[in-house]
Amino acid sequence: MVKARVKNAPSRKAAAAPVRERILEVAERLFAEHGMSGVGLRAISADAKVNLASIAYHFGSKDGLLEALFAQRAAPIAEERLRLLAACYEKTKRPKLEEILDAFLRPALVLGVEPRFGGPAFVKLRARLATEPEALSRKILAKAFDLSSRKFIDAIAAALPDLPRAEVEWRFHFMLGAMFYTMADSGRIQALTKGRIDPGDVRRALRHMIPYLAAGFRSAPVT
Amino acid sequence: MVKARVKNAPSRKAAAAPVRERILEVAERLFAEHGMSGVGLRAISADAKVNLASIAYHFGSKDGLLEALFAQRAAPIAEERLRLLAACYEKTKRPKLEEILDAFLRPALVLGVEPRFGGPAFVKLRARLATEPEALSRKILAKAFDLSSRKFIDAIAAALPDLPRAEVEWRFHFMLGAMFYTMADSGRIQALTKGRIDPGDVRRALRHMIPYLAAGFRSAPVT
DNA sequence: GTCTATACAGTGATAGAC
DNA sequence: GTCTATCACTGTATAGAC
Repeated sequence: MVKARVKNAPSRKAAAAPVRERILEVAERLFAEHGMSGVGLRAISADAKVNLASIAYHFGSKDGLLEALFAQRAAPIAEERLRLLAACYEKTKRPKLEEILDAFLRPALVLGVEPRFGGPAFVKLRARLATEPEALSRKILAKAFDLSSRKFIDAIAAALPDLPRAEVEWRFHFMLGAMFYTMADSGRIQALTKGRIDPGDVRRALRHMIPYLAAGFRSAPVT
Repeated sequence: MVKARVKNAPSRKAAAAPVRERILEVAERLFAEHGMSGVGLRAISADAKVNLASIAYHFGSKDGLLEALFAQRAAPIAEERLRLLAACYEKTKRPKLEEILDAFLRPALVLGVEPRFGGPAFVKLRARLATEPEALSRKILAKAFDLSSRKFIDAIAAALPDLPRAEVEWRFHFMLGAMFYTMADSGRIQALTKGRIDPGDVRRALRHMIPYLAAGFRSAPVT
């Protein structure tokens, strides 16, 4: 109450990274660690060494912060998917189902954990959002991934010309489930196997996942 | 401020259902509709027409309320699973893989939506919890389902004697993903197919799911 | 034991001074 | 752009009525 004229100590700019970037960085880490509603804006502002109100200033709201986080991370993943899919078609006119599945899953699982794609924090965060019922989550995900998902459904259908479209779609849905549950790393299968199976090992998970899914996709359609 | 001596109107007991039951009922519905942190205790107390503090009195905390909700609903599902599994082995010594998968999935999906098992609200709530990182959620789920899940892994392994144990476990994990994602009814595949595919139609989902999963389980193990 | 009223520390959000 | 101060609201705790 008395210091009045002192304000903040540093005469030059204190931190190298801009405020906005620092907030995004900290928020991504804390959200993934403790969940969207397990961490408060005050914790973020303290950790990022910014004022509480500056979060609202830069992102409008807590939801807005989440949205901005996603907008930044999701697009490169969707683009990488399409890039890999295009690469499949460059090699051969009718790529194998396994190659298509790999192009879809690898950016989400394996590349997802690389720092430039957001790291493990973002992978988990995305999985969490995928099962959330909030309209906001759905809109964010739809905006980021609808286009690429549609292209992959088409590609899978083209690779399996005898499978009815509806069956392709059902199986794509089941694949999303396996992918998100692996990304969520819920700890369930670790508990059931004394830690022998670890979905957090994304490369191994992908290696087991693709043949399993491919066999499912190739099975006879339900009559 | 003036009515003082009037209090609540009814001379007899106003509601037939006890307070505890009414809280559980309302909480289950609201939690599933808006998520654990999308609904406040005041909304629950108002909807259930009970005093705010009576929730804490009966359940200790909001988390305690969730735990009580689960304790009530999860046990019958796990029991039904084991009952159906036992029925498989009564018919024949080596039941088909499809029958085992049906015994595991049907109580969660199809029976789950019946009122006596909690209805669609609980199905969604359970799926939400399955991808939550909170230690509490994990403990609750583990307590309710670990035993039955282990028995099913054993049963599947017995039905596929040539498949390495680790491979069975990976595939069980992927199955859980498909199951939970169907239960969560995230709206993703509806958006991608203009509503043609609807995971909320649990009977149809199960019909498509079992042959797909069975084919995956039967495919050659990853070397 | 069961229920109520009320208070409290924490949340996300915001208005307005600098 | 950044800050302080404050708002309405959250889950929780408790003192006491019946």
